[in-house]
Amino acid sequence: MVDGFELFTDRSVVAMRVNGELRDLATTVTPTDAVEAVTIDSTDGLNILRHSAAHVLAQAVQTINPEAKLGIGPPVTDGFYYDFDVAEPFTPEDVKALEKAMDRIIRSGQRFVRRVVTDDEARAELADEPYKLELIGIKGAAAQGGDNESVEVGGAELTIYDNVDPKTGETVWKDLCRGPHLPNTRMIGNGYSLTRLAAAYWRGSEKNPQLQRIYGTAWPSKDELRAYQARQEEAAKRDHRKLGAELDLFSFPEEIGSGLPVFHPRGGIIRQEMENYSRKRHTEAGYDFVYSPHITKSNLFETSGHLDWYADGMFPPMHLDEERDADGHVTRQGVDYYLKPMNCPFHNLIFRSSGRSYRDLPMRLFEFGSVYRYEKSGVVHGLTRVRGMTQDDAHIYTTRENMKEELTNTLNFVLQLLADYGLEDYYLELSTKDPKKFVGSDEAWDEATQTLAEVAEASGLELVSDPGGAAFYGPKISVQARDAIGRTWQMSTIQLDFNLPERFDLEYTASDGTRQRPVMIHRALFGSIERFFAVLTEHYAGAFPVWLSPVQVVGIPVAEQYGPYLDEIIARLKAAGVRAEVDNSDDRMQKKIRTHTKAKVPFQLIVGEEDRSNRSVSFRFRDGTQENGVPVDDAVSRIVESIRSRAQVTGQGQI
RNA sequence: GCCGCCUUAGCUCAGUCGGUAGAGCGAUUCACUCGUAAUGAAUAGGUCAUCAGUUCGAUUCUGAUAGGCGGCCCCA
Repeated sequence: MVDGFELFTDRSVVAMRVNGELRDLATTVTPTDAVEAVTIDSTDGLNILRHSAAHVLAQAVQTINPEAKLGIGPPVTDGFYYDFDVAEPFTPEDVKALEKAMDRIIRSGQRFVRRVVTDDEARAELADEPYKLELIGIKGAAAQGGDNESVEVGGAELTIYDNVDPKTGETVWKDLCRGPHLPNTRMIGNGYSLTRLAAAYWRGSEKNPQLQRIYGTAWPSKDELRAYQARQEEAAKRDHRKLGAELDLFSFPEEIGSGLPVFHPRGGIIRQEMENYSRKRHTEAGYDFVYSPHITKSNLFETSGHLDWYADGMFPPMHLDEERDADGHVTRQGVDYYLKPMNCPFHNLIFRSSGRSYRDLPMRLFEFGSVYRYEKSGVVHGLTRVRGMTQDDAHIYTTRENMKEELTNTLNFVLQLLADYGLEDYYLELSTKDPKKFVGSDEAWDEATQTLAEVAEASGLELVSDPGGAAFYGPKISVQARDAIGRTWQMSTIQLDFNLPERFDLEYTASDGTRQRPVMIHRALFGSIERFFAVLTEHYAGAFPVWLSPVQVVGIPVAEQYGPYLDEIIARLKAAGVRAEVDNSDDRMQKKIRTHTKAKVPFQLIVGEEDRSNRSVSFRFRDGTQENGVPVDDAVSRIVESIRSRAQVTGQGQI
């Protein structure tokens, strides 16, 4: 019988896996157990470090405010949090005091000591911790799920971790916890930092009380903490909201309203290029283009069911055409008009506008449809969460027999197009049936889900399952992209729908003359153009591929006298459809280079006496590299080709 | 919607312990014409987010509203 301290003398080992289960190093093992070291820099090790840091934070909070009640405190990506019920929310000053208190705890080298307790013992010890008592009550359920509560009570047995002062042997603090933990607090060292304050609903429901959450980050060393902080700063620089202002792409005038963007000329070019390419590809893929109005009478959304399920997400109605007499009695019934939150009901009416035959199917109706959603004020966020947006929305009506083929083609089409826009950092999510909330037959669901899964797997992309996450009318595949600071946003979706065709009584005549119900596929590729724009901006950090760049070429004369020669070259580029201009301002050449480098223009063409006399130009690229003395014809054709091929060009040698 | 924080020139930010404000960048004008990331000078530009309250006096203190930021809930 030995314990982990004897097995692993390397100080980077913070825990171990015994027969696959994570354990404290203090656990004793037998020779027949399979034991592996868990080092502090592994995924498990970092989680343990961060979880232990969360405990130290909680101890610090209760040291300063013994009245604070504990919520939960799990590790999360890059850090941890702990929730507290306190009378007054924490302030930034509190955070400083807490970090000091944490430093003291860390330096004192308290040991984390695991102790198994019965439910009754735990209840007695934690009588003053109402939230912990609640967790004890649900531990069976929590053990099943992978949610954050399982960090506290997820194990087979209930355990309390005592924080023991190494000098006195006294237990100075304790918390209900599954563990494992670091051997002692000293290992947290100085690689941690408290990062932000927030409120969070207890157990994630807005029906529950709101607790105060403190977020922190923790790393094995100060250097790694600094590296993390530097990464965060770098990420903040590519935030689309910042770049949108710096590059003059879009803004959110307060006069218009929250979540309602305007695109400026430069942003307009990017958007127009995105849309134009999308149109071209959709035309090639057999889509028909349709248009529908932004408002409609309420009965359309009664038919679709939106007013039953989605009224909260819609702007309130405009009540029109009501007339009253002098006494205030209604003499003419009014009508409610709504801004549309979705395009599908309109497309259904287009489908239904004439009798359809199986020969018409699949019918693919596409629209850049602007929709308006009354998003809660706290969730509006740059271009990624807005109240007015344009979807690249299409609805495909097809037969049950062709459903599989159509889904396959659609997903491949979506993935191909994402690649054309240069997007790589995303994963797929497959949302499957919620057994308590669905319509349609099990076979149809199974078939659709199976098809989506097969196509998704064939793509070779990371596939995350989202059990029970489907809409009630059908399973969904979505593309989740990450933004600059690691948040994920849903973009493309492909959704199967057996419900709306029913509600709208959509039919087609089959080859045998019977009337059949079509299947409907909802799909969007950008999701919303605004969100996709944001993700692209962050993906490229504002340095867009040439075809999307608002200004593709700027000519910079070394001195005024070379302006006319450059004007000539730029005129040729413009004639070839290139967005090019000459900087004939009074600035010095170096200043011009700086200006256009900051604007992230892909090609600067610099010309002085040498180039003029040789009929050449000199390229300067965004990364500062250069290629001098390029013959003009060559330069023009290379620039045109980089646009045609949708190339990303940041440095020399890429065109 | 909830919790906390924030809002000063086009942008980034100083500042006023209550007596109506400054810088850099940007813009405009003038001079300079220079081979790979900032030439110099001058000028213009602000109801200190909005509306109330307290006060002799509010950009500053209080409250409400709007907008923003970070989370939570939500994202059909």
